[in-house]
Amino acid sequence: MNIAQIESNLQNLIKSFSKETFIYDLLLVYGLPKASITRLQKGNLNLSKSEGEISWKKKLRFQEEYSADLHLTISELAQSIKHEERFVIVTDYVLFLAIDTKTGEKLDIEIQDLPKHFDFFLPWAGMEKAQHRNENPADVKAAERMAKLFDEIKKDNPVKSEEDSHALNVFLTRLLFCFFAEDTHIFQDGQFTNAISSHTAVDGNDLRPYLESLFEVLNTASKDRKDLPAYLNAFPYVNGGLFKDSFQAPEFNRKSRQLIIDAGEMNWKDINPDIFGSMFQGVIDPEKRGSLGAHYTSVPNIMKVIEPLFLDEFKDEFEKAKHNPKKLNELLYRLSKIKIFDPACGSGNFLIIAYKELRKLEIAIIHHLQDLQKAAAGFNSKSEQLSFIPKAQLSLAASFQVELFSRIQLSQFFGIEIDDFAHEIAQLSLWLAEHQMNVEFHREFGKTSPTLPLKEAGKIVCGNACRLDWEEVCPKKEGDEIYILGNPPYLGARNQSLLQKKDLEDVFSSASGTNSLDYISAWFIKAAIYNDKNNSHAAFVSTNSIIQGEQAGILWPQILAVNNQIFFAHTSFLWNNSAKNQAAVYVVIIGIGKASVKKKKIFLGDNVKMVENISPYLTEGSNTIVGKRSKPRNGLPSLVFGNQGIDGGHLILSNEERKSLLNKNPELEKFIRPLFGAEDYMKNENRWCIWINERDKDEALAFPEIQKRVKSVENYRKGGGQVARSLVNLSYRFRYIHEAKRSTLILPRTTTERRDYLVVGFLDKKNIVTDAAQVIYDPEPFVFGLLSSKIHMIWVKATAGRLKMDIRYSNSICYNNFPFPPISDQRKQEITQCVFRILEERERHSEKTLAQLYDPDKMPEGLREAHRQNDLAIERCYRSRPFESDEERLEYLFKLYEKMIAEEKVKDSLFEKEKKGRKVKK
DNA sequence: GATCCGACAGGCG
DNA sequence: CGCCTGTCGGATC
Repeated sequence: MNIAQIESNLQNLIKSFSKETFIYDLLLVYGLPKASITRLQKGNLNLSKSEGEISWKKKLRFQEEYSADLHLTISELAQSIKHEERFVIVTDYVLFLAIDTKTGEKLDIEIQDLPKHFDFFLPWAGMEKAQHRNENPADVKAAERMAKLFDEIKKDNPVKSEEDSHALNVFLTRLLFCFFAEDTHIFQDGQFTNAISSHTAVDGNDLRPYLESLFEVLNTASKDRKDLPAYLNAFPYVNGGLFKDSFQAPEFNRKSRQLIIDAGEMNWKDINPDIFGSMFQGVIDPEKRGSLGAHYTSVPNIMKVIEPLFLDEFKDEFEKAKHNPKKLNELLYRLSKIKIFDPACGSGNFLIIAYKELRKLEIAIIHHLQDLQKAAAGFNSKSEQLSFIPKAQLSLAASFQVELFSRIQLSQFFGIEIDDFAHEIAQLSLWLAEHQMNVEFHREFGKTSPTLPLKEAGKIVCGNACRLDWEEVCPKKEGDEIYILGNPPYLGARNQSLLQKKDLEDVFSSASGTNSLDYISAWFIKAAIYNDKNNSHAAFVSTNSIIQGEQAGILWPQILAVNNQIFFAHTSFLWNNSAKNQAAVYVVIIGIGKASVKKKKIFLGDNVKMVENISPYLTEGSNTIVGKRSKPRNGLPSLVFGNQGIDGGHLILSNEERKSLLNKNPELEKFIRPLFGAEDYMKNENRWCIWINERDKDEALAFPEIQKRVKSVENYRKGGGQVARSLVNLSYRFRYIHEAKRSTLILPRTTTERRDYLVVGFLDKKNIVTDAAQVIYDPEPFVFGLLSSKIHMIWVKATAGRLKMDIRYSNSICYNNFPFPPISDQRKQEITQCVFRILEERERHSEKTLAQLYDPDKMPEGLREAHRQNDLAIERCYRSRPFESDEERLEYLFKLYEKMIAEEKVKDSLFEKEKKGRKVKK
């Protein structure tokens, strides 16, 4: 059910309704389940006992009212809500009153006007109002209308080549412009749609040539027009390149012609150029249609980029210059020298918002200058407010002539976009935004530059941002102030296409490790290099993967190496826009620019922290990054990966499966082992796996049950990726087959960061651990104490990669790099005692799962105390004076880490020298 | 809808 | 051969 459908269904309902079924039909319009509505109608679901009243839990409270005042009735009903009814409705089928109990909004209309207010009840259809406040229903409706039109046009005009597709994109863009123009006084009201409906045949046959000649007219200055019929000549000259090249318009039929007229009759004035482009983009690309606009950036998020990048600074300057007309004029000049560049501009949201914000600021400045002048002339009513300004400045103000035009040109806006249609739309949206701002300027000052003919456009290039030379797209000229921004595509290393891999290779000139980077890294590097050359600044929205785990260590040294610093950052927050299937991803916003001594800003939710330096982990502190390391330090035992199955689940048994297998063949006991992933361990769940050693292979395969399962694994692997296929002949076993000799230490790999401690434990040697956990085989007990210490958790939280926001424990980053000094046997003994105590405390609550025991809100005091003792023992290994805070612990760890790295470097270079020396002697 | 953990692919070291 | 990550995926309160 989409919005356009709801609206038209509602129109149908209102055209002819019966009082008996009206309310049920209304619910149906919003797509509520038919079965439930039938039950409601029969009375089964109706919670109300009173006659004529309906109450449906969480949905609706309804009453017909013919005698009393409807307003009185509805406010009584709304005040006595019992079943969380979302909407209260009272009607006499002439008047129609409704209250949204969640938002408090009210509707007070005549019932036939209901279709105009269809959006009031959208929460029934799962669309909250807060959502479509960002996402204007008019945009959604327009997008859905255009989708219909597009589908219909494509039926008659198959797209065979890129040229075809481009021509169609251009055509749609022009169409959009005309719709918009006729509703916003660029054309006469309804001029475009009326012309089509009165001058073309109903069957759509002559619409193509008609539109072609119309577009030509729009591209012809009036002096060059000859012998045109009046209705064509009435169209103004548009120019600006929008109608410049002639492309063939598509063919139409009766239906598609009608769809154009329908779309034209919508009110396009309410369309939001900020985001409607993203919606159309989704419409045009059928693959994206399911997730309409899922990846577009919401306006609040765009502001999070724009404000710290440049807008806040400009606003500050304005504030500071308020008494100084000379400085204000300089600021206006500065606005004319600013360049905004979005190297992944999509349909242009960032550019448009930036453009509008700058225009708004300019209006405010001009306004203020005017006020100053009026005050100087002594006839301004606001002069009292301006009385603090020295006379000399006022008379200076009087001497400046504030010219009433905008200094900000679309040609200051640059973009790169790989998608042809999006790039056309970006171009168009900028014009529309310009027109909107011109209207606003006119409202403020009674004067503005005319929108038509369109002047220079934004410089939007269609191409691959990784391959293009950014300095060619957005060249820096003397005095330019350049800001790069945007929300480039994120794509994990495993999901990139070959071409995208090549893009990264090209950008990083095959520096090591770049194959593990997210696609967005290319934008960061290119921006950093551009910044270094042009003294510009850049800020992007990005997946948080690039500031965590291994990627942090690969990417950031290269950015720092070209003299860039992070000058502001928003730490991870959940990606949020109102699209239906929005991406579940945590994002950060990072601003980089040439190194400076200015204070940097870290935004944590609504709080801002001013700091000296922002680390690549987006924390306050030095730029030290913990890279990967293949061996643990200081003689700690190796921590390894658990056993990956790649078995499609066929080697894994539930309790029941195991039982039934053993009932048939008790001999199979020897091939069945308990299996632990993180969840099994944390939540005390039992799973089992079929575990066959190579030497027992034939014996095991003699059992048909086993054979069947192995066959299933084989089939599964045949259909899998490279690794899976390489294991087809080993289908009786897991990818890895590690076992302990005596005991296993298990450490869940993916785990919530809410807990104060990592939960580790010992397992008997017969147990098998999956790759959902990490393992140390046959460890000394003190390692348990180390891993489950608070200080280790602090280190892990700082350095680990993440799954969304949850910790992803890694051995090469978290474990092998953990700074822990060599310790004496006596210390080991102490720690071991603490470990036993922790285990005892767990044992006391054996009825509870570990997940329950380690819930930070419910952790039993005994267990907590045991951990506290363990923490003390561990921390004594570092120094005798106790740590005072977690910040101190982390700082200490990083210092120690830096020291260790430095020492290793010295050792390495000595080793190298020695090697060389020996060679020379030879 | 918040919370928390799973499994596989695959390139790199 | 081991390992890290995912504009991830999904189950469960």
